[in-house]
Amino acid sequence: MPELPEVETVCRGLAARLEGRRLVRVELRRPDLREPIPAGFAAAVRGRRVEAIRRRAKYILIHLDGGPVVIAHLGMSGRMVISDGPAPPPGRHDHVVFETDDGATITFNDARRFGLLDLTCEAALAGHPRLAGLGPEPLGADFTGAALALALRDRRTPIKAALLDQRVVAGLGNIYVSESLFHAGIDPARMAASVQGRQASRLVAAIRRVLRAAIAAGGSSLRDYVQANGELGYFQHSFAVYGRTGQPCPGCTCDPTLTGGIARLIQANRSTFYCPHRQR
DNA sequence: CGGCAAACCTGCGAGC
DNA sequence: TGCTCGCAGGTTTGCC
Repeated sequence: MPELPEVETVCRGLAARLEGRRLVRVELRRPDLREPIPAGFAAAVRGRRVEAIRRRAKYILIHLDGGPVVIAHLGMSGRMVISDGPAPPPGRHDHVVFETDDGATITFNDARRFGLLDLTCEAALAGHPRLAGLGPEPLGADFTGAALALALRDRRTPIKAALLDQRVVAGLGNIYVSESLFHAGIDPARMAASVQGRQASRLVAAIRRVLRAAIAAGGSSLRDYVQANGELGYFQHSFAVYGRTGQPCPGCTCDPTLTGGIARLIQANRSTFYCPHRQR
């Protein structure tokens, strides 16, 4: 799925086109996503003006005038795509279609249906069960080395798994965890609690650097992800380790045919990519 | 309580 | 060509 940089890119694209516009039509074509779209969703949204579109972790928050807030999650394969001009004929896996007062069509498409659309209101947003337990935003001021070290201190799980836990830090996924650990020089199998002090600070710096670069590139397009304008991201060309099993490590000068290059291991049922030589 | 595997659902590429 | 298998960016559940 879209991880933080992809969701951020989608949010920016949606905000640029939709803020200030009114949603004049909402069509639920297939409401049984990961969770059923709540009853009354369309009625609550229809006719409202979009005041702001923000991101929290991997959630897209669409603030509407008068208080309703749409919470959208793209799961593994979700897209939110804008098209201008005449509404395109609905395609396979187009589950929800919005239309604005100035003729934009916004389509929520999700082949695997791991995504979700939920509805809350301004007053209940912070306490919403999907958002309440989330850790700090990795690009926020409160995500410091000291804060991460504290969050990891009691974790007896590999650092890879800890960083995927949205309560520790919100918005990382499988790609950017591998990339960040590489740039920080930390072995993904290391016990989370052992990442302290200077290493926690290095890890924070690496996470922020990787995420910023990925956002600047419009995210990573592997299979399903596209920006709100339909364009692809291109950060996948900058991966140091993700999906690069056997290829040379960008930081090592030794011959990959001798060292084996980038290695892959399975942790908590998910692939991790790393350089056994540089990550300790 | 904590950690891990499996489940949710569909598509795609590789290999036979 | 066509089948089966393994794999995929996330999150939640349930079991040990």
